[in-house]
Amino acid sequence: MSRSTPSGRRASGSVTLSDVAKLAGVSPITVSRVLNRPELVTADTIGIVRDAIARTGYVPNLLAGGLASRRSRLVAAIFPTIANSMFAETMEALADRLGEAGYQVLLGLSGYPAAREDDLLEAILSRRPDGILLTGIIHSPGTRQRLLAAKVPVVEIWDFTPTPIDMLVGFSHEKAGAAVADHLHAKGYRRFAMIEADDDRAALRRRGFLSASARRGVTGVPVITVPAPGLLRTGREAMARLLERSPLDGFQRPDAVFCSSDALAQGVLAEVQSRGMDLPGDIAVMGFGDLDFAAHTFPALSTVRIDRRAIGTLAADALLARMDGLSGAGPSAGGGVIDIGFEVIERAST
Amino acid sequence: MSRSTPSGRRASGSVTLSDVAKLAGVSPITVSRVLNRPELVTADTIGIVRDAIARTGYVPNLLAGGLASRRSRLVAAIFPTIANSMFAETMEALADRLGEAGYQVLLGLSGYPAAREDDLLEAILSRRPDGILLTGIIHSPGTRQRLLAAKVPVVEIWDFTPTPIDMLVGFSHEKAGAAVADHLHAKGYRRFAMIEADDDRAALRRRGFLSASARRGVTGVPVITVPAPGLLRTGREAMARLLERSPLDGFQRPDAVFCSSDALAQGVLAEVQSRGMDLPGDIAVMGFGDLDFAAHTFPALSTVRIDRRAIGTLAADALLARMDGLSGAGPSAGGGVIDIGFEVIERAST
DNA sequence: ACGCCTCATGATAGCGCTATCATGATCGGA
DNA sequence: TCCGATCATGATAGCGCTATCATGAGGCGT
Repeated sequence: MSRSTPSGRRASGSVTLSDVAKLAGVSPITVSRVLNRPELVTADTIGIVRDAIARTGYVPNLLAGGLASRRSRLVAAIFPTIANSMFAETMEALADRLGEAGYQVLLGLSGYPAAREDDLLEAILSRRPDGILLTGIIHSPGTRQRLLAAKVPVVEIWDFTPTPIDMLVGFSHEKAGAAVADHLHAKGYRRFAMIEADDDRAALRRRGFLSASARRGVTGVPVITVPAPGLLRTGREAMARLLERSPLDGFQRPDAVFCSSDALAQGVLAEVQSRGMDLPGDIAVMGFGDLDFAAHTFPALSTVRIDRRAIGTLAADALLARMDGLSGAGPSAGGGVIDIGFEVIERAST
Repeated sequence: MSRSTPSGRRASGSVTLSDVAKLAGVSPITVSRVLNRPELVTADTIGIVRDAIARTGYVPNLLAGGLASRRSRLVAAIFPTIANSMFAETMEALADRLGEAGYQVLLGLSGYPAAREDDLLEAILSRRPDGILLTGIIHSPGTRQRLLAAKVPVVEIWDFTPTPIDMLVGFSHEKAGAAVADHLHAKGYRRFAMIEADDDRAALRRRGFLSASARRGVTGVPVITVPAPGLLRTGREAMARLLERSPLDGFQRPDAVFCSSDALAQGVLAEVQSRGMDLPGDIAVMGFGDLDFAAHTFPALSTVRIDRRAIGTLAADALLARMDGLSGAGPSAGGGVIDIGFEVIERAST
């Protein structure tokens, strides 16, 4: 029964839309409509076609569909890493929301130094995604250019800039850092220190933290920078260094440490406890992110809450609005900027 | 200069391979070869074509390429979640290795009850991935069937079965559970308890743990099950329940608790410390996974080390061997099974 | 009963790329 | 010097689907 291969290319062997059409006794385009725009087809025909689809085990080919329709139903998401739950949850929320809407997510990991940013973007653009999500702000002007040229809806997340490429869902890291300084000051602490991971957003938080500290009269704040992403281990090591260093410098020991992530703060907790020091009596600790564990460490960790899932969900919504609104020039086109804010959470560690 | 649209479909406006060919003064197929099989083209021609590509800003269209070549250069990876670093690292290792080889990763999140497994798979198959990675064992026979029918290389990971769909990279969770029981017994503990997340693999570890315990004469082991994925919070709550329950039951308080993940164990640590109990003097704790923090908690956490990145890398290699070996019937076809094993790590908490 | 509109379905023509086979140029050995 | 082998490049024909326009059947007001 095998049909002879007509010419060059060998037959794929897999069921195609035409096979379904033949079995159902309709034209291929009708099958296509049943799958994509069923409202254009009568209920009877839909039944017949669905039946044929089930019988043949047909699985649509989105490569072909995407090529013909110029819509890939793919959204690319670029994160520096997902190995810390900071971004993982945003990614999950994004994937959930987009999944409901029939889109899938292509994951791009840029790594922290963002070295491969440009190559990665090229690889991604070659899939013709209908939308792109970027974590943080793109720096290479070439990359920015490419993105603009591709005319794809873009959301930048987790950061804030008045001049996004297109759309943005984020919050001000500088303000968050400043709010932490204000909080610590209000609680009566006067000798701050900071442990931060070496990434751009942490640097912004540092900047906000330091200038607000200075405004409150707290200066000479020691800062220890560790490689990104910040981990419990590196936080603990940094804290050990801090505690050992201070007396030698003639500094007094800090009475409050702001960590650029909850993971780092957890390390600080461990180091302080291992030395038998009292927390927050001897030293207060503040994290950032309000990861799920923050409320339940011992002692519970004061931190800054970011609604990480909301970032993903809102970013998905922003993209969907543009993608479903037909081509690029949809109604809500032209860069919405959403500030989701943050919230300082006071717990036992301060 | 705008060419008039020849017939129905409007021109895309974006640069195509033909445009590049025209500018370079060669045929389209030559441009294609420069990009995909440069060894077939002379250096001169490559130079000319590369130049034209740069000048036009051409970005290949992989939808079209994939359709024509029947290779999407896409690998789909299905995980229950990536919001705990257990899988996130495996995913990163996978993406890294595949990225080097020119493949990209489509992320599918099945959620823990694996409810949407079937829908998700359908959506994924419609992209015609060149390979599929599945976390855990597929249960629905329909899904298994579909997968077989698609004739795509498949790797299952993080689990172990003598009858994988195709290839497998994992380890025996039962043996790991048993090894923990042996370790605790060897250290002199005699009253075990277990806190486990409600997922299949944790259940296997429990089974191994309980039967090895019984072999050692430790019976009546209380088990508390919490929703997956296990978190610090749920671990802490479970431990609180355990400590409060034991006396009422007439049980003695356990002297060692095995947690099905490090995150749960961290919660146990917090709960034990918050009660001022001594660890491991009053109670020993054992985790699972050896996440980056395990070695640096206070006290450091005994656990079972799984080389999570190796799982990703080896899975990628397994897929690559099949995918690059042309079609399905490559040399290494027919299901390799790799057991990456595990290692019991003894630290201060036991 | 007629023309006009709406609606369901179909025919046609690509989307942008690559597999396959064909062609002409170059080369070396006898 | 001639012939077949080798190499670089090209012409052709789709991959499987959908946008677009066309068509015919039915509905309805007058």
